Amino acid sequence: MAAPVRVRFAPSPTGYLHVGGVRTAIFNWLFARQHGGVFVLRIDDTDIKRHQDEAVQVILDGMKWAGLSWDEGPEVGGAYGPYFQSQRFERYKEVAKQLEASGRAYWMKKDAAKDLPEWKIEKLKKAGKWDEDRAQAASDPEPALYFKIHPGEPQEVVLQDAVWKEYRRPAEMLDDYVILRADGSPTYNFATVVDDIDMKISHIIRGEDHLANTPKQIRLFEALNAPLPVFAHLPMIHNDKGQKISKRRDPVAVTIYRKCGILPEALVNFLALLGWSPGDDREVMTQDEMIAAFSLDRIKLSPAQFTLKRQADLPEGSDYNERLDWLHAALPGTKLEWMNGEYIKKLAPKDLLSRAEPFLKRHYDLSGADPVWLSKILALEQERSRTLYALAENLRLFFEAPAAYDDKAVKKWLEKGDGWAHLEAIRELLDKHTDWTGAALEHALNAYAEQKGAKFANIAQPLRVALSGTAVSPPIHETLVLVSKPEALKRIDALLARKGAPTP
RNA sequence: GUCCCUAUCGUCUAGCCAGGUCUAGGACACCGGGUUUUCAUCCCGGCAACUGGGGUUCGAAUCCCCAUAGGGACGCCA
Repeated sequence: MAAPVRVRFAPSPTGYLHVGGVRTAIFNWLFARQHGGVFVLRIDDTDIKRHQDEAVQVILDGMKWAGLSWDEGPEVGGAYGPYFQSQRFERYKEVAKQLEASGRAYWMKKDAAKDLPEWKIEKLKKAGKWDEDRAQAASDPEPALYFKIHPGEPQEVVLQDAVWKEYRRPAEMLDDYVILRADGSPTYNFATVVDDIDMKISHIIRGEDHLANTPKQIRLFEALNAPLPVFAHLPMIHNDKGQKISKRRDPVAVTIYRKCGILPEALVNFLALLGWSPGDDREVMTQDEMIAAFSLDRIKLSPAQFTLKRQADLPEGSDYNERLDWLHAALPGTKLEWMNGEYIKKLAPKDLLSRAEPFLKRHYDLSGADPVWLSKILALEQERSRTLYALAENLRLFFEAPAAYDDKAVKKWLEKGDGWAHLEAIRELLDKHTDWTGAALEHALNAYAEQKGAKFANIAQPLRVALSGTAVSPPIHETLVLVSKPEALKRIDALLARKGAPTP
């Protein structure tokens, strides 16, 4: 019988949750759920950061928001904790000692002659990573603990990756590497392996950027007499320029997508389809459908592009708000936005209200708002909005009188033809109208149009301009009802006051 | 520089492993049309790809080789 499925997602607390990381988490989560396995969340914080608690919280919040529940990890605990690497240092030292005792690890000072090659230094400098830390480390006189990668005759490592199939690494390319620094802190490659063994991880599903390190890690599994997990390396995610998405040049923090009004289930669905497909034509899928359809051997190897409609490059050193604006501009017309719209359309009324409320609050004063009225205006925009942000924005006319009028709309619907005359007549009609319901208003306006022999558009459009300032609004009767009679009359008067005024 | 990988519409992808059913399917985007009081929804239609070159084969998107292009890795980063 096969070992129980235990998978993990091990982000480091960098201050944000990366969308690429979320996709990795999704694949692990889907795999765990499909096999009735355990999904472990582990925090890779070997590098102690300043606001660590906050940074960890960002990750937990992001995971919860995305609906990726973990079975073991921070907040929930588990039998294989602690789940913070910073709390496992003693364990790493213990394992290091074992390796030392068995002759598989040795202390050595960095050999100046074995220092980094030219091309590497140049590359680091180019990437802006040739910082003082690095220079310091290179000249560190203290010895570090090295893992002896070849116990005997050097041999190549052959691994069977669930996605990549056979992956080989020749012996001469496997060099001894540092597992413990002079100060006793573990390196990533070491801590990860120790944890994966201790936590009985059965399948390691992670980004392709870890593939080349895998052979080195495998030697460590062997040296520790641990069973080898199944490896599965996922293709990278690229931006529209074919570059690996990165914090520097792309909006990668999930909070930005959340702030833009993307629904978590839409983001998860979209991300799941980057590098994986169910093999049929399904695209908008429920989580249960994805869990049922998921399979490691349907993951492809070539990088997937996370397409946004880039208007311009992100400004150098841009802050959160600039990134938010950038994303707002880059989202329309993308598949993510479309998919989000599909999810918005499916939302039950009360869910729509709870999801949209934070956005409405950010845009308007909701203190006196009637929840029934809110639900009604939301229903009007539900199929007209592809993000919650746009939804809130599209509802502006229900909260505020037009601050300005669209010139084109005024010219087309008021100044050409009988627009002004109709609007004046309708004002009187509405003023006398007492039954302020959609059906009654529809009846009255239709009767007016018929009597004047006018097309309904010539009646509705001037009204729209008065109510919203533009030629666009939800159906006019419902809009009138929900704007309220006194407010509607006020806005009509405001527009009528501009009759004859020169338009700029 | 060294090692490894990848390559289907603008994009996400199906098809490839087990060659014929592929005049290459779906979706987004875009364009056009219909429904509609505007917008949106909905419906219909269109545009659009096997990177190039060699093989193997009766037959290649599918297998092999080369070229080209892209990517990943090669740290006391994670």
